[in-house]
Amino acid sequence: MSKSTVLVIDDEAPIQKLLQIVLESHDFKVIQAMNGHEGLTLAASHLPDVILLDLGLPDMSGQEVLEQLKDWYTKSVIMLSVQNSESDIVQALDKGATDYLAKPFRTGELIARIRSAIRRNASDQKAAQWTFKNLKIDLTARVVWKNELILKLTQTEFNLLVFLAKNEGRVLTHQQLLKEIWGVGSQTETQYLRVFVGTLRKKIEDNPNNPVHLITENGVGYRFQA
Amino acid sequence: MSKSTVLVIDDEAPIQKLLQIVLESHDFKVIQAMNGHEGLTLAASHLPDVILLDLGLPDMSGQEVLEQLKDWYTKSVIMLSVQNSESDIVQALDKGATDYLAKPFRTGELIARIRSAIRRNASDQKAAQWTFKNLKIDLTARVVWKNELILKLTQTEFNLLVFLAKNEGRVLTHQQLLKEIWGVGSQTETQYLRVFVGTLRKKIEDNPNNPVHLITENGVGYRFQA
DNA sequence: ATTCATTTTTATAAATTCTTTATATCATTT
DNA sequence: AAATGATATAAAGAATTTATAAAAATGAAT
Repeated sequence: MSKSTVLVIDDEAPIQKLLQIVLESHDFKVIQAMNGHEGLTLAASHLPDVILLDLGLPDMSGQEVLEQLKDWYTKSVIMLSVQNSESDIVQALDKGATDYLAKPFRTGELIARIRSAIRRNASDQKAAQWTFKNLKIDLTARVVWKNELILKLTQTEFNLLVFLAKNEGRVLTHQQLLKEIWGVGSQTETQYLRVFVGTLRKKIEDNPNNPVHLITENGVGYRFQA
Repeated sequence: MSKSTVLVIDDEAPIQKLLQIVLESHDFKVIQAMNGHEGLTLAASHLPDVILLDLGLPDMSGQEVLEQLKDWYTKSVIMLSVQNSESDIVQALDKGATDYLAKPFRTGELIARIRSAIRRNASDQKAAQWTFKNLKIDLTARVVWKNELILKLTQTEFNLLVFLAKNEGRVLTHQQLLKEIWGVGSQTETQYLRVFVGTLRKKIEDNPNNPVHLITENGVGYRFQA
């Protein structure tokens, strides 16, 4: 078995050094990011098995990083924080974090929790790819295939398609979609949706004028159909 | 969605009481065991969604219980312990525990970790749907099927059908229907009803001229029949 | 700074749904 | 069976919603 990869997103150099030593001594491959943006980039390019994410980062909060990750990153995220506030913990776990550990942590416990997180990845790995007729969506690779041909989708298009496909067969209201893809501040911008549903249809449908996957539910929202 | 079940295996009565109150107030169903053997028996008979397992039990250690569980129990086990010893944590996690929480714990954090654990359990959400002969109404998906075929209903048609189906077998007066679907301001617009009952019949009935589901109650209103 | 890809706005055409009107049909009572 | 009131159906018009194209703004990469 090859080494598992751990991405550490933390701006404190001493912590980074400590984690590097500890993790490498337990036979993990370590990648390091000093801020949120770098972390997101490295997560996408290296697809680590686990991400250790500090709550307090210089450019954006750990909670924001977590939010952006959860759309496509299907593996485990363990939050780290000097703060041990209950609301932070609850928020992080509800956003989909795998675990939450307060600093200073005991390295043995951290290693055990990382191992546990990785074990859990393995069990639901097959859910990372969906096939609907002539469409195939690979969540981790962030790639969509149509008839063995790779589709070029923008970030927003991909996020929208994934959220719809995740809820296959169910009508999602404009509000739900807008909240999920553009955030709570844009829940009235229905026109965004129309534009992006339009571009998506052009790419995934055989006949965009007569869609079979991306169905309009007039007055309510949209539905993805296999 | 039905309640999630939590099995608490702990020999301390005050803890049991506290957990029962907290969990039930968060809409969980609680089962209690005071020792390891009882816990294993109840786990097998009730198949709870989450097990809260104390490390120190009178008849056998929590680690032993965990070992016996992991052979067949596929859902989440969260360890609880007054001991916060690193070796215990490492051992429990390596044996397959989902999480480990030291006593005294904060109830909000516990609830969040339970929710997280349940989310991780295989997605077992089944939709709220009604079946009437060849008609199937899925409320959460907002979709209506007739003989394995999805019906295209407008918002008003869907609302009307759901309200009628919800009161299956009962006569609803024109007033009741108008008030529910069009609001209090339109309680005299009986013609709306006639038009929409007509379009609904065309879609859901095999023979719209001889309806079997949407029955007219002359002079009173309409009734939905399975 | 410039370019390029993407997202957000704006404008307008097209489609759908709702309301209204008109007329036909049915059920009930006499 | 005729008369009356209630119900059904069709279709036109009004209002709303959706689709599409294209321009403007944004932001990342060179």
